Amino acid sequence: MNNDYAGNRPAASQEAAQAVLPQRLADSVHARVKSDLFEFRLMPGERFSENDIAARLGVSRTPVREALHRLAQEGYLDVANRSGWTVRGFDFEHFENLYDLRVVLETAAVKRLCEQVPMHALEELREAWLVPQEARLDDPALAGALDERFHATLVQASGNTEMARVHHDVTERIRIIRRLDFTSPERIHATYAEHGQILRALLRRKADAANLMLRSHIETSRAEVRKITLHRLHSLRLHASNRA
Amino acid sequence: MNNDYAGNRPAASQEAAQAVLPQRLADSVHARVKSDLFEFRLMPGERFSENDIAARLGVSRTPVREALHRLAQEGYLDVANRSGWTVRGFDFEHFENLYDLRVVLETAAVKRLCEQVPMHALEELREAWLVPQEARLDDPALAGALDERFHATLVQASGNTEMARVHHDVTERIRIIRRLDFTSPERIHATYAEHGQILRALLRRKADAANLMLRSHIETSRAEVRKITLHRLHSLRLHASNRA
DNA sequence: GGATACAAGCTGGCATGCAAGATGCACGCA
DNA sequence: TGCGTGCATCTTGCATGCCAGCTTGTATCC
Repeated sequence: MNNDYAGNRPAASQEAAQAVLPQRLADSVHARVKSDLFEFRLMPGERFSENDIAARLGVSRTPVREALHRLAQEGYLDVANRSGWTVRGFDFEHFENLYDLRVVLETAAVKRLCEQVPMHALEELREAWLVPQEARLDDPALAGALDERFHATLVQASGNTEMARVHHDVTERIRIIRRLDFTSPERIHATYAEHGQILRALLRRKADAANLMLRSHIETSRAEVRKITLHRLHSLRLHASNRA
Repeated sequence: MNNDYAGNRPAASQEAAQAVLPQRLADSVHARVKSDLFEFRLMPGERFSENDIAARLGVSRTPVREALHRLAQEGYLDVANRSGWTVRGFDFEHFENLYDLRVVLETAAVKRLCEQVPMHALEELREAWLVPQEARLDDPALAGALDERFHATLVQASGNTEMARVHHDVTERIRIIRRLDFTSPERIHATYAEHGQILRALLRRKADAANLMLRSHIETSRAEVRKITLHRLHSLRLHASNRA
């Protein structure tokens, strides 16, 4: 069996993007299956076997097994003893909890950030978010990525690498549903406005004010996501049925 | 090759304790190697190969590989492409960050807990910690486990399962160093006193007061651990050299 | 004596073979 | 028709064989 990476389709997930030539097949499989999950080519509740994936990707079961076990540990899949793999279903309470965790992590980060003497890495945010109307991104995918970057930078700048790591994991976990929040232009517009406000408060070291807005900002996202999810998810499922 | 689980040594790690008859060899290997790490039979910086572990545990490389990769993902090991595995060294800043993350998670949990109408699961804590002097545990291992349970219960009671999961991971990660804090009777005594104070404030819904004490309590632990670590670690290393 | 080139032995990544157990379907019986 | 049972098939877990590449020890050369 040959592993034709030349014919690898353009990676959809942001993480997979840099894996142009992955050293390990398992990593490549991990990225591709994850992308399948995110693009609803593998749908919640769907069952499949290691051989399915191995045959489809043209590799043996070994790297597939490693990738699937990793995805299971990350919360995307379930494995039943000798009866195949299952795509874990959406649990909206689960996502709500993750959004709440985001609030906790990010507000804590802001608090620390405002106590630091030099506030690192905020210049980058200022350049991205405090820009005139015409310089703003309008592509949903790009805006979504920039939004992720805004929040991740807040936590990273606070200096606690463990908090940043956990925040990264949370971001990764909710991306599948979060991006649905970035399809309408007015939501992107609102994001620019809210990020701008938060950033201005931050630059003036008004931690409490920044956190009030940050909390409200994230909770708006959470509510928005919950509102559009069921409807949007359904249409996405219909759309994604052109799976090989 | 036979897998002689009958001759399994008594599991040291708390997690391994319930794995009396693990269905999966990989789980068993995971638990045993983790216990080796915690007991310093595998020491920071030490290098080893999959064959070493496989031969020592009497299994093939396959479950060993799975277990090691999991331990690597959990942050205990590093793998170099074709040159073996390495026990990740102690990074005290890393542990400090984890303690800070604990503060963030637990104080957030207390805040929520105090806003809840019925405060779940505090009865259990009251029974364990608000007890007369003579009913207190004095065995370091038991006291350590009870301490872990106190803090975990706080977060679980707040109702956010994701926060509880992250907190559990953090607890797991710092246990190797945290338990060094529970060897002296006065530290156990102090823990009882501080937990009692926190709990009493909690039962009166004084979130700010409880959090002030909780923060100080955790930060004391962190400082204490840092103080005794280098010395204690050294003696433990010497002690643990009776490895097979 | 020191540096370098080389070769042999390990090491992890992957493919594959095998076995035990779960699933599901067909068939037989009530 | 409904239900239980047995067998064929499929599934994962584990063992093993092979391979490319890294490490290391050694011999050779300057």
